Amino acid sequence: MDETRAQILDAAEQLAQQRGFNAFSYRDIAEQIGIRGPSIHYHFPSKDDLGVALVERYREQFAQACTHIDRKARTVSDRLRRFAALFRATLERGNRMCLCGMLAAELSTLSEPIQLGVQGFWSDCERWLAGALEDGRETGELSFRGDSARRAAVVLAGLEGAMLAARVADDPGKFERIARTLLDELTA
Amino acid sequence: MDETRAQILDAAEQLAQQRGFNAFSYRDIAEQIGIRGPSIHYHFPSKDDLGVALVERYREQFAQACTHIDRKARTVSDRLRRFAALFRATLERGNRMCLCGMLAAELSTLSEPIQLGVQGFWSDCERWLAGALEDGRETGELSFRGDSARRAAVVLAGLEGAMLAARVADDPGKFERIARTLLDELTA
DNA sequence: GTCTATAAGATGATAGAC
DNA sequence: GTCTATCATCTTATAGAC
Repeated sequence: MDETRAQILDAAEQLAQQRGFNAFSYRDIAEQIGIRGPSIHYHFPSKDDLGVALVERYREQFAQACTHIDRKARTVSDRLRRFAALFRATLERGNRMCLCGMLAAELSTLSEPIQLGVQGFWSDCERWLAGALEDGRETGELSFRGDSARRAAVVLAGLEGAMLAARVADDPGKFERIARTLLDELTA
Repeated sequence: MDETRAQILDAAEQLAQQRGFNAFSYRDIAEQIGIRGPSIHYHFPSKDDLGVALVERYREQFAQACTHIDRKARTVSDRLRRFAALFRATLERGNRMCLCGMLAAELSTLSEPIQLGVQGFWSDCERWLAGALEDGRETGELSFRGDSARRAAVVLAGLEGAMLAARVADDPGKFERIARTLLDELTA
């Protein structure tokens, strides 16, 4: 539909993931896509509107990616590896943080609608992970202590933390090593 | 010695942990301690100077806390639990994020001296954790796969990610459950 | 839809009085 | 050491021309 709108969201997403939502301006977005700052207000009246749309789209795209994994992956281990690969791909595309990991850090400075979206993303991920873990345990492919919801929270926190760690170390391989260790733990 | 300087650092630390380094101003600090904004420039000429001092002090205090743990804790499990408790205490003091976890998210917007300090904090923590894990494996108290440095990175990423998760869920208990699960894994 | 012009406020920072 | 006054700049946002 609206090409400019998509360009704005793409640029804003990149900036938010690399710098944080509080560390970029309408002007930064405008310069990236070759228009003038105030033109963006036509598409997103306030920065808050932009933030809400950003999180909404990110959540939808991530949910689609998870659905795609469910269709394609043959084993539970494969599902989990592909899930981790989504985060790794984000990291390798310009050293970006997970958008909702970044916004989690900035949470207290964000409007309530944005906060709710961020919470939604985290619970979406935990629900999907818990489902995969539950499946794996039922088929005997996975083995872990505690309930799957609790373990899902551990895996997600580990992946988000691993993205921070990889950025600090300036080493994408660090993410991979942490993610791999986290997942290997489940096939003991 | 300099009481005002310490007050400034205390206020700045709180603000940086709650909102992020890019989301507070000299004025915010000044209002908290009852002086005027520009007065802060006498103690910290630039915000960058403040950031460097902030990370430096945080690193030192954390290192001291780790040394204290080494003196007091009787078992390796106890050492690890107390280490995790440092993060939990931060979280429970006004829902603060680990300063260097927050700065890890904002990393690309920070000056090189600050970035180096953040990297230093993460490697300090990993080194301390790796030492504890190595000790635990030698005495047979712990059991885990892979080398201790790699496992230390997993634990630290898990704890930092757990802080983000707990803030998003608005539930400090979430940090505790994730941390506990991470550490229980080591005593299989 | 995008532009220019502009407002209103915040920000990091400096100068100079006390 | 802290103050007031002030600066240049940036930021979100609006109004109105094209």
